[in-house]
Amino acid sequence: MQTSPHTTKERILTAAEELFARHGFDGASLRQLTAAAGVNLAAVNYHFGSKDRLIEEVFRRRLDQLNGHRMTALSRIAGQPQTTLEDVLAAFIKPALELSHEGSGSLFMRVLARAFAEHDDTLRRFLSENYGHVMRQFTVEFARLLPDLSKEELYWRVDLVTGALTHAMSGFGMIQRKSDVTERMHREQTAEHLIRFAAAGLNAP
Amino acid sequence: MQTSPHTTKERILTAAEELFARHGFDGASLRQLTAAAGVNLAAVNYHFGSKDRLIEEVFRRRLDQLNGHRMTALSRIAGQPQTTLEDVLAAFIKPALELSHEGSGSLFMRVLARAFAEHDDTLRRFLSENYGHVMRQFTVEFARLLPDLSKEELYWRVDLVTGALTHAMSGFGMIQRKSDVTERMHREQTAEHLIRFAAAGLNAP
DNA sequence: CGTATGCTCAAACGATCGTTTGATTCGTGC
DNA sequence: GCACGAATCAAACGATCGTTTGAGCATACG
Repeated sequence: MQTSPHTTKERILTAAEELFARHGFDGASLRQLTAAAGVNLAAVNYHFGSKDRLIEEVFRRRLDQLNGHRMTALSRIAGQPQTTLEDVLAAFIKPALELSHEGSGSLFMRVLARAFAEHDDTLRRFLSENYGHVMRQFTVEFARLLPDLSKEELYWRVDLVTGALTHAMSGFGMIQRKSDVTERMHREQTAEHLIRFAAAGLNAP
Repeated sequence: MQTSPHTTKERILTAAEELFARHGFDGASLRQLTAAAGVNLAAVNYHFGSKDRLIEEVFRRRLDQLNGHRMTALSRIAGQPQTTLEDVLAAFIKPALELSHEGSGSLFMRVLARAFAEHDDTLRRFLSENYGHVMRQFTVEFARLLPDLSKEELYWRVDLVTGALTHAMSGFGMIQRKSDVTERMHREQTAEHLIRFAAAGLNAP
């Protein structure tokens, strides 16, 4: 089995990511999906076993990438005395922005927002089991930098930040690049907006 | 046609609200729905015409209520010199919290979050056409109270606030009442948390 | 009493879904 | 050159979906 970007498996994953983002997990049928990928209908069940396992693979591919970058960024600043709240927020937000501007991954944040909206227990357990430690690590660091917040209030505010970012990055927000700024600049500006808002909210009296 | 709370039509609407929140619009079938409501399968198409029109009615019933309360609260404070940012946020948030604690309406915010996540154009156009003026009125008032923000930044931050609230109120958040506080108190505390966070975010430097 | 009207019901319709099957093609190592 | 496993293919399977049908029931009105 090859892992070149043009194997049947990879082409299915790429087409799935787009169609799941656009029409939802139920809304996108395997017939649309395989047609868009230019492969046979039976290829999904042959390579992934079932549609549900395909959905899991779509998540795994991007979340490994996203959370790897997040953990790398966090480990560089965690526990250090000069680290600011904005630094931690940057470690959380910037990898997501980079992913969402990275060509083929640009629709994944929408898929993620959809997964949050669906209260499907299987999917939520999968997310929690595989990537729960990332949120936990970030929460530890937030707690260190916000010592005046009770545990309850901290969870509250981290959750509100997560909601704001998910909502914004899933494509509702103003993340529309104007033609006179480069993509890199736009990404920087977007990150600054998000970080400033989130830091102020976390620091609320 | 009666409008008593036990007519076939009302029982369908109530069951639909719950099942749409729990399993999504596609995930909840008319067969589950009519079985839960204790009515015949054909009753949905007889009373509403189609499943899509039923979905619209589920939205209309609650959104008329929600946005009516929001506009009433806003009209009492709009344009007045002593009005604070927290007042406007309260006018936006509290009606939603009251609705989500109001027995049969408690699942509607989840339905709304789901609708946001699905990028279905028909549904979004319906929401925008029927209730867009509410968000516009609130934005005008926010602009008055935040004169230093550019139009772009204002839209940005209002969108982030909306995302945080939708996320929180759709049931992910910490909105879990402890047994030693009354529901009224809990609602007040929740509102205070949300308003404090949102006000700080909007006022960010 | 008879008959319209509003509503409910079981049953069926065609379409589409995820999945499986069995034959066929392709590439590789003996 | 041959055989064997991996991969692809068209076709079909059973299940479930939203919707429609036409008969049956109730209530109100002449």
